Amino acid sequence: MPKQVDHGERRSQLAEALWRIAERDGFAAVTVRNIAAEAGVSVGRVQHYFASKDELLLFALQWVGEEFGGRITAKVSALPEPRDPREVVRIILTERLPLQQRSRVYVQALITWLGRSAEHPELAGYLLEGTRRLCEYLATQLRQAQRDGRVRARVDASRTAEELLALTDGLSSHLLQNLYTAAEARAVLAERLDQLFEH
Amino acid sequence: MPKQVDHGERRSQLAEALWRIAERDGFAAVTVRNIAAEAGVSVGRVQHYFASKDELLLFALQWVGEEFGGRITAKVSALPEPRDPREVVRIILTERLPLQQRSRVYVQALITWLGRSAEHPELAGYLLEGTRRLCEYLATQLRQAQRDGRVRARVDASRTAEELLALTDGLSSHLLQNLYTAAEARAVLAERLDQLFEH
DNA sequence: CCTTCGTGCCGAAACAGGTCGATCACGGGG
DNA sequence: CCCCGTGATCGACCTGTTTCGGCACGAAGG
Repeated sequence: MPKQVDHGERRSQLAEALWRIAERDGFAAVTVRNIAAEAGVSVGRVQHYFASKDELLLFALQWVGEEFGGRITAKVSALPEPRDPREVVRIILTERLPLQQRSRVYVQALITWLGRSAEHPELAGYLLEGTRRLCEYLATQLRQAQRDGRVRARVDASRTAEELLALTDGLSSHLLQNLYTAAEARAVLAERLDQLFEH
Repeated sequence: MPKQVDHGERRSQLAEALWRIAERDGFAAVTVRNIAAEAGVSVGRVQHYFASKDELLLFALQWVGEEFGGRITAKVSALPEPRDPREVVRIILTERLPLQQRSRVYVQALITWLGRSAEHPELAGYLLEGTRRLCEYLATQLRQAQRDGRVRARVDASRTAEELLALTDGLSSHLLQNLYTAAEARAVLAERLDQLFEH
């Protein structure tokens, strides 16, 4: 057997380099050559592990996506039992907003990707999957709240879950545009949740 | 005086060519070369009228943006007096959704631009301006509805306007991802408006 | 008529980024 | 000792954008 290396490890190193560049120098500086330089390896090596730049981008996206996803589940798990559905929903939605530099860059990358994914629909599947799952989870939380009498029974939980998710995604893009501040975004979200959980 | 041509006309021709390509061949095919070929002119001519590709892109965006904006005001104006605020809001929000091929391409371009505009903040100003104005207009409609007793008085009109706008933008991005169909998007919006205008 | 000059326009070449192919190094089996 | 597959590198190539020098043309001025 010839020399073997940990492919996952190597790929992660490149993803890290990518995010360092994106955060420090902006997205325009994210080129294969720069990534290779930042990671201290040759361009050829990058291609050895990722057939194309898109593949690297997608991997990097999933890679930090898991980090952010993990943070959400951690915060939710940290809630005292029995968990307040409203608090669960609030945490999930708030955590998705780009309120710090790091998540700003991440969301910006997501949006850039989204712009391109319309043309390679097969590559967008990963995002779709995650959003759908989250949507269902939110819906179950809302139904729980309805059973508890915290949310009106005639509200359609599935539709409202979709609505809340769309709302946060819209808020995210508005935040990226600096249309308003983090505090205002939180306030908008709070206003909506107040109205939903008014009972 | 040497030969004079209508700059606006020439620029519009290039913008039209750009959208034809985007709609027919996808966004990846939108290159300066292709635009020049589609318009039947030389690459040099394109550069004569637009210093850079970004400038052309921004112009094309504003150009169709006005078209869409015009359609909205036309539809709103066509409403019988006195205009029902709920109907006004519904039209504005629905019209912003990418429900046909043409608006899909437009919204996709907007999103792509948004991804890049974070790095040239000065260029994003155009979008910002429009969103802010729309937001204020929605807020006045909501306040009108509140005076009419159609919307609860304790609802914060400004925040809700921001919320509705964010909601449609989120729905737009979800529609681009084919997360759900046009009918579902309409239903989500309807559900939200039902809740808002429940009185 | 002819010069002048500014506008509109062009094409070659420079430059940058992504991708491909040939190639080398190396280490474990036959 | 040779073979072969994996890891890795480099240079070339292609496509796309931008820069630059210059040409054409037509109106003003002599």
